[in-house]
Amino acid sequence: MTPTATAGHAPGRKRDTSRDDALCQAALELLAEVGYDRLTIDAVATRAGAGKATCYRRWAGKAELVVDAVGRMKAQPVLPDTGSLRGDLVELTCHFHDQDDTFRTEVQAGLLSGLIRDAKLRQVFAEQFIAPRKAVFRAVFDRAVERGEIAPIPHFELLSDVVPSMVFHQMILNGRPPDAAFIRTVLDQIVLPLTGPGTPSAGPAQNPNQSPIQNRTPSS
Amino acid sequence: MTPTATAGHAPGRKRDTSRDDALCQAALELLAEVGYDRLTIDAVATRAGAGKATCYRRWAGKAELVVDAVGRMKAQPVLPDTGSLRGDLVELTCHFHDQDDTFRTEVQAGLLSGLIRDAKLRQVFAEQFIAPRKAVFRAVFDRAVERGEIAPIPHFELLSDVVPSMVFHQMILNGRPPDAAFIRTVLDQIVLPLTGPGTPSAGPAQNPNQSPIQNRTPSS
Amino acid sequence: MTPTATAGHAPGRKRDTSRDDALCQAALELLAEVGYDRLTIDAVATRAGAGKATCYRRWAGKAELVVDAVGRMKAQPVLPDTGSLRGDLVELTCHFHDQDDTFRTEVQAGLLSGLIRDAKLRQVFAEQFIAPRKAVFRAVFDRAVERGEIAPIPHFELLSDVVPSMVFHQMILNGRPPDAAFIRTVLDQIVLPLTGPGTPSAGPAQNPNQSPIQNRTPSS
Amino acid sequence: MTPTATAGHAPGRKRDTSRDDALCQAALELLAEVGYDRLTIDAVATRAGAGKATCYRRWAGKAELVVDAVGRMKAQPVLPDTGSLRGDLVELTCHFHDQDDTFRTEVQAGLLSGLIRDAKLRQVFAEQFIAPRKAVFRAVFDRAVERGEIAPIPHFELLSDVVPSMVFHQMILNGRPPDAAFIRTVLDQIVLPLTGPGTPSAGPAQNPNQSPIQNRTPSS
DNA sequence: GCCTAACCGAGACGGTACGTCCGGTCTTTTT
DNA sequence: AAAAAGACCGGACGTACCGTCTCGGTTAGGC
Repeated sequence: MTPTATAGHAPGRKRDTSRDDALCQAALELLAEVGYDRLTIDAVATRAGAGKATCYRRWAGKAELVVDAVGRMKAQPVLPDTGSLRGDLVELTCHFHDQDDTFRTEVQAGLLSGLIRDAKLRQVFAEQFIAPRKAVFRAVFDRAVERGEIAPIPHFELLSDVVPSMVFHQMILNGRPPDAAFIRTVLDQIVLPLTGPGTPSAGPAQNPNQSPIQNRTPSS
Repeated sequence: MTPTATAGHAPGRKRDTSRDDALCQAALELLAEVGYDRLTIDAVATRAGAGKATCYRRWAGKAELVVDAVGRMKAQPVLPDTGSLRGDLVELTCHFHDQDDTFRTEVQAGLLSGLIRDAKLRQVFAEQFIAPRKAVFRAVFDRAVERGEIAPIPHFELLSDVVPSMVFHQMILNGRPPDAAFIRTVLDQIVLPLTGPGTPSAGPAQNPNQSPIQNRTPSS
Repeated sequence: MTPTATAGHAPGRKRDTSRDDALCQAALELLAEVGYDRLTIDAVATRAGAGKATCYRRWAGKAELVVDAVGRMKAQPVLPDTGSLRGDLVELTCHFHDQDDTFRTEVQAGLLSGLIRDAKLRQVFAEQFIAPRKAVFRAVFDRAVERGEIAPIPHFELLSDVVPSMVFHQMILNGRPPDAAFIRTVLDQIVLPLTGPGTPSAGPAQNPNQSPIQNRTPSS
Repeated sequence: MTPTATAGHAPGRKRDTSRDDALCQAALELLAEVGYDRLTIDAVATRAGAGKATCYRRWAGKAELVVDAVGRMKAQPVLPDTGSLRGDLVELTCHFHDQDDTFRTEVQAGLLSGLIRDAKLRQVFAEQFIAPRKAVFRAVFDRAVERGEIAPIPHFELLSDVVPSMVFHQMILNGRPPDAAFIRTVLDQIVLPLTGPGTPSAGPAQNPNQSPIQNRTPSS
């Protein structure tokens, strides 16, 4: 989804890569301001101080532009290492979602409305956003298994979708992403209980003799 | 999202409610035929044998019209009674979501994109769609508790959101609702395990005595 | 062009003639304010505090309404009697046209734009406006002939159109009717010279014993 | 009323002047076919194979478009040279107005209605239509003076307005321009008599010893 | 003193045209 | 050859009027 590579030896003027950045930046801003539907190529080009043709030379249309722009925003997740599964998960998921970052929130809301209707947008979003986060998620679990903290999860695919699913659901129903407290509750009430009983030999952070459910007070 | 109610006794000609129906029906048909993006107000009005103004008198735009049209499609959920919690849940959730039905799919996809941006739409959607289904969901669980099949669920609110969340997530990532198999898997791997220990009637893939959860002491 | 007479014995409620007047008055005001094209039946009815149906019950459309409204404004011209042809003409024409009457001016301008395109409007305008004025015009000339002031005019029809023609022309080119000075010049330089040789009672600027035009020193 | 001139050297694509022509041609055709009222911008653009925006980029609305279209139809007047004043005038005025030409009629009628309300239209019309014709008119008279056929006309401005005034008047009252016979009558009964008595030394075409008015038989 | 038909204000109805905006392409000039 | 600028075609948008129709309510005769 990167701008079309100019093949091999190029006669004539080189692409000005600064235009890519300027256009993506403008696209993100507008995505946050007006949402995907009301974002227009004209507006993106104008805000970037570029011509429309410069846009269409790089991307096939609005979806591709937005996809690429969001893809550049990715801020790849970092594998946390707190020593416990729960600590890692909190670190990981709250780091993604609980930011008082209006910009990112707006971008996501704007993007979401486009995701539903645009297959290309969906695909790239899955590749660029979901996949990396899922990989880190899996790494966290694998490490917990290695530590003997939990047993291997038979339906990991399903389990790894629970948090993003609940987050999206909240976004759809509330218009904005949920806060960290909500995510922690999901972890404690849904995800962690499904990882199996606290394996007594391992979990230093878990209080093994208390039910994971009712002993936790939601952090709010 | 119902057409603006004329307060008290209004002078002048009454709204012809048959136009509401005709327009919504036309909108739903076109939504299924050409999708949300290619649906135009003109086409809806023409197919309904109505004028565009009659449309705009009722709804502010395409999104509102479609949302309302979908809202009328509701087909209120019926409380199932299969004798077991799992049977009821399968009956309930698959009845809602497992239809190889382009019509309903398009309609929902069209709806979803409007939900994110419009608070009012969200509210009405929550009231008209989510609330009734949640009520039935709760009734199914309550009955299971009465039967002694499960213990009361402490975080029922969270648990009752799992299925719709996963469904929405699939819709967003795939552009269409998931099939019944997916939903059954969610029930068997996520929801039912969280309802407490040894549900003897549990799903086919479950090893009953190694369920990740059933070793937990009931919360009360 | 009067509202359709209800035939013979009418059962049911009588037409409220006050509505005719209110509607016509509103029509004239709007004609003056926005012109014929931008005048809408809705606006007329609203300003008159009437319903649109009350309008269409009386007139077939905008043209008929305006025609009737203007027809009621007629203010029939009065036959002047100053003793001389020129005095009568000045009295007559300036009385018609040189009024600091913004309303009448605007009405005429608004009307004019409709006249060109609407045959019915033209016909009624000719009958209600032009004809009476032409009759008075003719009477003035006839009396001058009787007095022996001038000889009978062979192409009176043509001559009687000169003043209104020039007035309309000025309206079209300037957007408003000319002032009295212009009309007096038309009378003195065009109309009166054509009434025959040496009109002894001619205007103040005229050299009585010479042909009206060629005696003038060239303006260069 | 020509399309807005792009000042100096403008960046970006040039206006395609062929679109101006195509649009004006389409406008004239439709004007003749369906009249001003039923002419729509959509139809004009479609017939010209253009987009509506291309229309609105050039003209503010229907009136402006039509005025400009008519302006291009101008067929600049040619200075006639028949040897006599009357011959020249007949040649000149009848050449303009005496066409049994629905096309031109509709066009003029459409134009006229716009003239009254729009000061800019008036100005352009005066410059593009009236001025050139007036110039030729003056040239014809000047030559007659040089020939000694007539004396200089002191109120030439007024006299030169007589013919167009009478023509407009007829258009307003009849909805279409008068025929050549009418114009010849105006020339013979109004304009020529006011040029003064046939100066005996020169005029070969004028009968000097008869009153200018009643000796002429209307040419019809 | 009702009955009934036509009236009234208000405003919804099916249409039609409007003028604006945007998507995606093409053209001109400059770099 | 790529850039900025912007004109081009096509088409949907939401608004405004048209002339008709439908409300609930008001006047009048005719019985």
